[in-house]
Amino acid sequence: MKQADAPPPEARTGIPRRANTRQILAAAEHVFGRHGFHGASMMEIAREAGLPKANIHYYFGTKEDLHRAVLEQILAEWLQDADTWLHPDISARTGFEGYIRAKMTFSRKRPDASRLFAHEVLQGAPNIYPYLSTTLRDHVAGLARTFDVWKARGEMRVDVDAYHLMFSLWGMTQTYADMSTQMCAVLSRTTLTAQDHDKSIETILMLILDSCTPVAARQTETRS
Amino acid sequence: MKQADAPPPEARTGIPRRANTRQILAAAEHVFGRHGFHGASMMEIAREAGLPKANIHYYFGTKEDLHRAVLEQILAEWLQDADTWLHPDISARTGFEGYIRAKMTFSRKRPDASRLFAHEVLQGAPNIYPYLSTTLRDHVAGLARTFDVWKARGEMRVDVDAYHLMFSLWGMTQTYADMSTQMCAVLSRTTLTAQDHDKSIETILMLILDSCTPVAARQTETRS
DNA sequence: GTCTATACGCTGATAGAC
DNA sequence: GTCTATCAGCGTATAGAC
Repeated sequence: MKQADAPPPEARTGIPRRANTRQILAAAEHVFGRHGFHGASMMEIAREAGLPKANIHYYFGTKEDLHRAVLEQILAEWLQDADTWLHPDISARTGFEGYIRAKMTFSRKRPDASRLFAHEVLQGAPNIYPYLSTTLRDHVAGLARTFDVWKARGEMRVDVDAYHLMFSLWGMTQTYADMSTQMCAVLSRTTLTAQDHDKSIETILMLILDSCTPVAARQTETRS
Repeated sequence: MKQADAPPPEARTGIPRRANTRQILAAAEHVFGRHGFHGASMMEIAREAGLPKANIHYYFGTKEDLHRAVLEQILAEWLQDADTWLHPDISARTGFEGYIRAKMTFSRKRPDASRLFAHEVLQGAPNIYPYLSTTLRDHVAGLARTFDVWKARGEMRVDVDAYHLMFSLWGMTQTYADMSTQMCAVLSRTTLTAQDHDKSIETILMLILDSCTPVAARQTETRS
């Protein structure tokens, strides 16, 4: 249902539309991510998309409409990582590790998406609060049930609050996209290296697995 | 050197200045924190400070100057928490616990300050990058030395990277100010309760202490 | 020192030619 | 469908009266 790219003749109505909207969405994610909603200008988005400014308004009505469109696209792929890994069918250790690696990969590959979301929530989520209080809310409730299964199986500590654990996981992983400028300054780098990313994943895995996983399930790495 | 408040007659030059500048800085922290630099308007700051718009420009030249002033004030108190608690004179467990509680208290009491900082770093820290790459950089290097002492004393796991541990600590604690809107939506609250904050501190303490602290130092709470 | 009135630039949005 | 030219409103900053 979603064939993309390849700019054919405009024989059939609305075919080049797809290519243009994708370019606009990509440019918008980049510009909104870097400057936030108010700091971004439609002209800069148009320039980056290689289109005249008026076309943006033709495809997506207002600036707010475009912003919402980008956000919804991001949030859709956002939840998939959790559904894949935080699932009762796999073990707690494997699940946590897979989820953390997926979130860290997302932070590295698409930092602008993470920053765009951060900007939105920082301002009180004016555009996506309804989504957060319904879809995301139910989603996290589902994750809590997964944790209950893991706890019942003895794969996870029983006295861990599901919601606050998720908040900490989000905070730790997304900070590597949102606050990367600060990290570069502290580490005296112009950009985070592959080694930095490996170390960051290693650290977060240690924090989560060594505290949320019962002692019985981990013996190999207590080298201190 | 820093006597404040009390609006006396303008017999001596520049006395009411103090009261006004403090009001302006407080209003600016609030407005910048809620809307970010570009989203904030000088008119709103003036209204909240109870002063005409032109006075703001009289005291602090441009909008950027005011923004920088607020940021520097925040960053000054920012580092004190770490200096107090992450210090070789006290034990690792007490130090981590004190630091986490201090950061979480700051996130609860002055969320606008945390959000203002987040907005700035999200945009690439255009105003405070020099500060981050000098003062903050050296500061974190000092914390790493504290951790080395704790490791040598056997109070902390030796295979924990100091920098990434700090990044995770910042991410977990500041997310409770920056992303509080998202948490309220997920938890179905209009505002985070005292119980929520207690649980958040408890969760973070567990994550840090149970993974960074050697097994010998903790026996009482392994109830799973 | 304080405040009102205003100038100027920037940006979102649209009308209308092609 | 596509793009150029233009409008209208907002927001920073300042000039100048008090």
